[in-house]
Amino acid sequence: MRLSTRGKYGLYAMHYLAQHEHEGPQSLSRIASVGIPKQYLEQLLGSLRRNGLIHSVRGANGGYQIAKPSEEITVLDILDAMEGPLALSDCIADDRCCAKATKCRVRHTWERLTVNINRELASVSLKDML
Amino acid sequence: MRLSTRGKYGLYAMHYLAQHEHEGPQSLSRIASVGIPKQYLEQLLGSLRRNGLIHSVRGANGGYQIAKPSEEITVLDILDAMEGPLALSDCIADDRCCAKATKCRVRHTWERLTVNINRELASVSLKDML
DNA sequence: CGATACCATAGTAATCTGGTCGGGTATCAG
DNA sequence: CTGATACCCGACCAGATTACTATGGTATCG
Ligand code: SF4
Ligand code: SF4
Repeated sequence: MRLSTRGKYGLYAMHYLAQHEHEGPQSLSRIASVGIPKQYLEQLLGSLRRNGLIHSVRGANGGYQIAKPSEEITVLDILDAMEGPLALSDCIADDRCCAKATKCRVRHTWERLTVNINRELASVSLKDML
Repeated sequence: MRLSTRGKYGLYAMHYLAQHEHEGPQSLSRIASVGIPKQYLEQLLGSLRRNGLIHSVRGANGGYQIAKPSEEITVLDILDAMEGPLALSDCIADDRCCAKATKCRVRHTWERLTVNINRELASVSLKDML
């Protein structure tokens, strides 16, 4: 089970933005300098913005900054924004996907693991990483 | 972040085999009857066998059985066999993948999360699911 | 105005997923 | 011995996803 580059790049970018939290907007080019293809990163920053994790300033001297203080942004927030929520089985979100949903022991396992893994991811904030 | 059908089917199959632990070898067809395409499942059972989680009996009346008692097989074992080990970043397994590996804070985060998520997955055994 | 820098959509090559197909080989019942 | 059963194995394939690239916009500053 691997993490895609979206998740990794997303976290690297957020880490960079957290490091420069009080230095005004950081341009795409600056963020990309940690080793991410510029135009690809541009898409990813779009996802982060639409999920309310960063906000952007257009025009000359524009760029991106984190939308909340770094202690309020967790790895879970970032991964959910970049890769969609953790879904071990479809029946977690939607009861109707499987006939035996109510009495299924496997489902109970997926449910428990999903909750615990999410809690783990939410236990690390950007601030913790600095 | 989603789990592929390999992981899901693998766990369903192992769950079935654990339920019939002392009833002799269970044929592919029987296992597949929980709702998995037969020929696809055959591949998956091959992976499980090569990873030592099940063993097989050939010939008429043959089939598959779990290779260890159900309390010694965890969800982690199964998912690792089916999807490869959890790898949030390549630098966890291989120090040399990145120049700044030794002093990187992000890496420390991936490392901690990997350990904790694996522990979570290892905390549920097949027996727990019955 | 014009340079800077974000925004949005579309295209694309390579890889991965979720299978199917065909031809083996081992074992047992009769 | 022979045939039926049932695992073994590699190749193939369509469709989705990934990781980008390309192009043309739009907002803002000086
Ligand atoms: S079999 Fe169980 S875990 Fe799988 S989809 Fe149905 S309810 Fe969910
Ligand atoms: S930047 Fe850090 S986390 Fe990423 S590959 Fe390098 S050492 Fe690992």
